[in-house]
Amino acid sequence: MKNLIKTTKAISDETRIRILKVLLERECCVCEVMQALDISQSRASRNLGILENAGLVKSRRDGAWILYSIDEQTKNSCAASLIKMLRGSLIDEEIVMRDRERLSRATRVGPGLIPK
Amino acid sequence: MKNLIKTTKAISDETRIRILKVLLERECCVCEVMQALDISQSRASRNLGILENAGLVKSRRDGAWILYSIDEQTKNSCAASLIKMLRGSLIDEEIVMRDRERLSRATRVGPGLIPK
DNA sequence: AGGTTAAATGCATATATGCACATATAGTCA
DNA sequence: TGACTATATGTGCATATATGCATTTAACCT
Repeated sequence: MKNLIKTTKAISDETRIRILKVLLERECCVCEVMQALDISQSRASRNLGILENAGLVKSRRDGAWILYSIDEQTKNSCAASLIKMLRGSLIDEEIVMRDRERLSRATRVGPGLIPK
Repeated sequence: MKNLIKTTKAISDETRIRILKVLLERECCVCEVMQALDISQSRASRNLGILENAGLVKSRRDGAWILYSIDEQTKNSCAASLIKMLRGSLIDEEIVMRDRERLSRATRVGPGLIPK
């Protein structure tokens, strides 16, 4: 029960859905997520943490960066089901398209050095 | 997007999950739901409303009562998917079992006349 | 080892959510 | 039609959530 609540709660937020849609495109570091969604560093980090805690997302270190990605092998069956659902959804949603566009131009530099 | 958020938000609450599990047993009026979960009338009504608004549940009138049930034909594909997921879940969860037990003893009388 | 930097987190604030209590509504049935 | 009653809803309150700002943490890399 708790797990189900945690997972559905994690996904019932626009910022986090946008993050998931971005991660469905490709693995990202925090600073790429902030660029893609055009949000603050703490907001990106915190929401990634919530998604990870819910078993929707996993992370690994790569040099100076921590890369987040959809957890395809999650033990959380609810999470797996929701990810599957998200895969085909919101393709032509305005905001999601813009995020995808910005993601394509995002570079892997830290929060202090994001180019305009 | 809004729809997805509304639906997942609706399900990410213990009271509402318990209600859905009860409705998966059988169609119920509000007063049966309150008896099954042992909660107040306004709490039962409001949460049923949220579930209905999210497309997870539908209602019909039967005499003095309004009967709520799982909306099996919902247009909301997210809702359908979540219902399907719930069907096999939480079977042996303590609180869910107690709700089911109380449901079996619930009678269709109004809030003012619930027997002890 | 120490400076540098990506990511995490403490704190304060604004908003949203869930609930109980009381009351309103609306539909039934005599 | 009118009294009755099942359900819905307004209000207030306590708690939870999301965010920005500032700072801390932790790990890389020279």
